[in-house]
Amino acid sequence: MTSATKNVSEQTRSRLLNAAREAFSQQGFQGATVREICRRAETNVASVNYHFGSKDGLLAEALNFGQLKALQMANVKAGKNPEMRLQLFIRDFMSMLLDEKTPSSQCRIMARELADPTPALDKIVREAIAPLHEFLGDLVREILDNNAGGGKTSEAELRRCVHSILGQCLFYRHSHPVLQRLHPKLRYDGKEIDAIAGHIADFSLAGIKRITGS
Amino acid sequence: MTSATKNVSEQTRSRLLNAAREAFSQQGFQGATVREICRRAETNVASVNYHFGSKDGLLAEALNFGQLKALQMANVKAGKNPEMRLQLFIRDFMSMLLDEKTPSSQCRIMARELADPTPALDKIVREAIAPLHEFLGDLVREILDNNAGGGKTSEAELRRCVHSILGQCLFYRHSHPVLQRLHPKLRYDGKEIDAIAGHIADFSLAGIKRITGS
Amino acid sequence: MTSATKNVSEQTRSRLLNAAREAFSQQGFQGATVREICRRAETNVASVNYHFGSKDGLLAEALNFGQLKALQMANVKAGKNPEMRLQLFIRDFMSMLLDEKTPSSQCRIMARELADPTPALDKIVREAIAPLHEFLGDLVREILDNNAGGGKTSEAELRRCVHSILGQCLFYRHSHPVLQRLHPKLRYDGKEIDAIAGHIADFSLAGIKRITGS
Amino acid sequence: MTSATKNVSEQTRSRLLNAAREAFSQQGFQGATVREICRRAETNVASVNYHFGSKDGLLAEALNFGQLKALQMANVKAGKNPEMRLQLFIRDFMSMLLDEKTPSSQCRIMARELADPTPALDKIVREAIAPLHEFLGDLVREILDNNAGGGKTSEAELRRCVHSILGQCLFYRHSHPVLQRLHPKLRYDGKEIDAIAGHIADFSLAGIKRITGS
DNA sequence: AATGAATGAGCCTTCATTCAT
DNA sequence: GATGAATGAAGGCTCATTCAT
Repeated sequence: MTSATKNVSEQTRSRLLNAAREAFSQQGFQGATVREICRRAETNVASVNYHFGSKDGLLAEALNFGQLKALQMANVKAGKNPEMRLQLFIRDFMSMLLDEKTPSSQCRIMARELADPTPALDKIVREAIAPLHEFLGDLVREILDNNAGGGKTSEAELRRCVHSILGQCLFYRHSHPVLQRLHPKLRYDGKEIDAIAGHIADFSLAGIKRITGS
Repeated sequence: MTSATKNVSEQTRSRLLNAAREAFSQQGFQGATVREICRRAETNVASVNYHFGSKDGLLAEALNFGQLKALQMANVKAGKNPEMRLQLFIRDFMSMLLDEKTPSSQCRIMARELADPTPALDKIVREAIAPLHEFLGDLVREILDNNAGGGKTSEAELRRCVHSILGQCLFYRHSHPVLQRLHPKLRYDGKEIDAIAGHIADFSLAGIKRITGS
Repeated sequence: MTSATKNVSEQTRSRLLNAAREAFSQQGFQGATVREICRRAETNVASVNYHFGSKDGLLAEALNFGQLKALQMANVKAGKNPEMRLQLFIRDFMSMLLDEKTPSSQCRIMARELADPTPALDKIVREAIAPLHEFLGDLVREILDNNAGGGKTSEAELRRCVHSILGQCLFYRHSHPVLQRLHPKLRYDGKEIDAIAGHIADFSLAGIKRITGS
Repeated sequence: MTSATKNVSEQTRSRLLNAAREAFSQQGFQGATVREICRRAETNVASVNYHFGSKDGLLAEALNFGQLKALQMANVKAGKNPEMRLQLFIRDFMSMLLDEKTPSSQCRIMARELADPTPALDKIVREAIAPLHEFLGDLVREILDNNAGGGKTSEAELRRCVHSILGQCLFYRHSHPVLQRLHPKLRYDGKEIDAIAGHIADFSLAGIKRITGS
C-alpha cells in the first residue's frame, strides 16, 4: 500500500475516525451514537465494531495526540528563554483548544473525557496529559531557577504552578458553554485568542515569580 | 405533622435529591439512570416522576445554589480589604469544590453541566454562575483600583482575570479524574486544600497586580 | 338521608360517575385515565378504587340505561300503529345517539364498548342491548304481521331486519369520526337528525315490507 | 436472492404485519402492545421500530386497502345492471368483513379506527373510505336513475342511502362482540354470510326504490 | 371515611452489539 | 472482507392500584 493507493478498508477506518472525532467532541462520548457516526462516515452500523471492536475502541483510536506533542517539540526547539517559550506555548495551546477552524477535536474530546471518564482516560493520561504536565513542569522549573531568590521551590508548589497555567487555559474550553451564555457576542477569532493567551502568559509569569520572589 | 415529624413525602424527596446529586456528580446527567438513583434513595422507579415530573425536573431541583451564595454574602460581610477577601473566597470555594465530606455535590453537578450541557444549564448560568462572575469581577476591580498605577483596565482584561481565578479553582474539580491518575497518593484533606487555595490566591494576586502595569 | 341532604360520599360518587361518563365517551375506556377522571371530579386519585373497587367497576356503574328504557316504554305507550311507532323510535333513538346537547354519554360509551369490549360488555348486553333487540324484534314482527302476504317470516329474517335498522342508526355514531372527515361542514342539529331519522324509517319500512311482500 | 428465496428481512416484516393486523383488530391500537405483536411474529421487541420506525408506523403499513379496491374494480368490470352489482358488492363486502379465514383484518382494523381514531385515520379515510363512499354513491345513483319516477334525488338523500347500506354491513362487524353474546350458537360460515348479504341487498334495494317515490 | 403518597408492572423506544451472509 | 438485518438489555416514563394514616 503506497500513499497513492490507500485501500478501501483504510479509507473507511479513516472516515470513521474523523466522524467519531467530530461527533465525540460535539456530543460527548455517551451522547454520540454509533449509528450517527456511521451515517457521517457513510458506512454501515457494523463498521465500528468491525474495525475497532467497540465504541470504546473507536474512542481510543480516535484520540491521537500528535498535534499536542508536535507543539511541545517545536517549543523545545525554539530555544528561547523559558519565559518566552511559556508565552509561545500558551498561545499555541490556546489556538489548539479554541480555534474552531482547525480539526483539533482531540483536545475537545480530551476535555470531555475529563468530565466524563471512559476507559480511554487511562490511555489519554498516560500518553498525552502526563507528558504535558511534565513538559510544563520543566518549563516552570526553568523559570523558577532563573528567578530563584535563594529559596527552594517544592515539587508540590511546582505542580501547583503547572495546574494554575493549565487551569487558566482549559477554563476557556471547559466553560465554553457557560461563556457563550454569559457573553453571547464574543467570538474566539485569532485576535481574541491572542489576547487571551497574552493575558494568561502575563498572569502566570507574575504568579510564578511571586512563588520565588518572596 | 409537627416540626419533629417530617412528612414521609418530604423524606423521600430529600433522599431522592441526595441520591441524584451523588449520581449526577459521579456519572453525569446522561450516565446516571433514574433506576440507579431510585435504588440509592431506596424508593421505587416511579418516584422521580411522581415527585419531580421528570429526570430533567429532578436535575433542576437537585441544583440549589444556597451554599455558593451564602459563601459570597459571608465574604462581603467580612469587610476586610479586597486582597484578603479574595484569599478567603478562594479557600472557601476550594473547600466547597473539593471537600468530599460536605454535601456540596451541586458544584460537582455544575462542573458536569459545563462539559455536558442540559436544559438546566441556562438556569445554572443565570442563577449561580453569572452572579459568581460578577462577584469576582467586583472583587478584582477593587484590587485593581487599589493598585492602579495610573493605567486603566478594560472590562475585557478584568473579565480575563476572573476567568484566570476561576480556571485555577475549577481545574482541580474538572481534572480530578486526571489528577487522581497522575498522583494516586494525593488526598484532598483540609491541609492540602488550604495549600492549594493559598497558592491560587498568591498566584492570582500577583497576576492581577501585573495587569495594573505597576 | 333525604333527597335534600345527600351526604358528601354520595356527592363524590356522583361527580365521579359524571366525570367518568364524560371521559369514557370522549377518550374511550382505555384512553381515559383514572387520574383525569378524578381531576374532573375534583377528588383524589384513590376515590375510584375506594368507591367502585376498580376502573372496571367504575365503568360498570357509569352505565345506566334509564334513558334507553324510558324511550322504549314511552314508545309502547304511544299506542299507535307499529309503522308510526318505528318512526317515532328511530327519531328518538337518533336524537339520543347524536344530540350533543343531551348528556346521553351512555350511548357513546356503549358504542365504544362494541369496538373495545371490557368486562362491562356482558352487563351492557344483558341489561340494555338484548332488551332493545327484543323490543325492535316485536315491533318489526307486528309490522310484518300487518303486511303478511301469506308467507311466514323466519326468526332469522326477523333478526336481520332488526340488525338492518340498528345498523343504519348506529352507523352515524360509529362512523362519526369518518363522517366528520368526509363532510366537515355537516352539523347534526335537530333538523339534520330529523332528516336522517326520517330517511332511516322510510328506508327500513320499505325494506321490511319487501321481506313479506314477495 | 431469487424470486423463490424471499429476503429474511421481508419475511420478518411480513410476519410483523400479519401479527399486527391480528393484534390491532383484536385489541385495538392502544390495547395491542408491541411486545405482544413481536411475540406473535416470533421476533424481538426492537423489530417494530427497526422495520417501521414506531408503533404508529406499523399501523400505517398494516393497513393496505388492496382487497377493498380490488373488490370495487372487479364489481365495475362485472358490467351487469346496477341492482345486481349492488348485490354482488354487498356479498363480497360482507365476506371480507366476516370471513375469519381470510386475512382481511384490515377491515377489522378500520372498524377499530372508527371507534378509536389514531393519526392513521386520516390516511384510512382518504385512501379507502372516501373512495368506497363514492363508489357506492355512484352505484346508488344509477339505481335511482333507472327507477326515477320523475322526482329528483338530492345529494343528501343519496348520501343517506349509502350510509344505510354501509351501516347495515358494518353492523355485523362493529357489533360482533354483542351478537356473539346474543346468539352464541351462530357461526358466520359461507351460508350465513350469503343469507345476510342477500337480506341486506333486498332490504336496501327496497329502501332505495322507496326514495324515488315511485 | 377518605386521602395523599407510594408502588411496580408495563409501556414504547433507543442503543451498542452480534450474526448470517 | 464487509454489510444489512436482527437482537435484547436498558432507557425514561405512565398508569391503575394499594397503603398508611
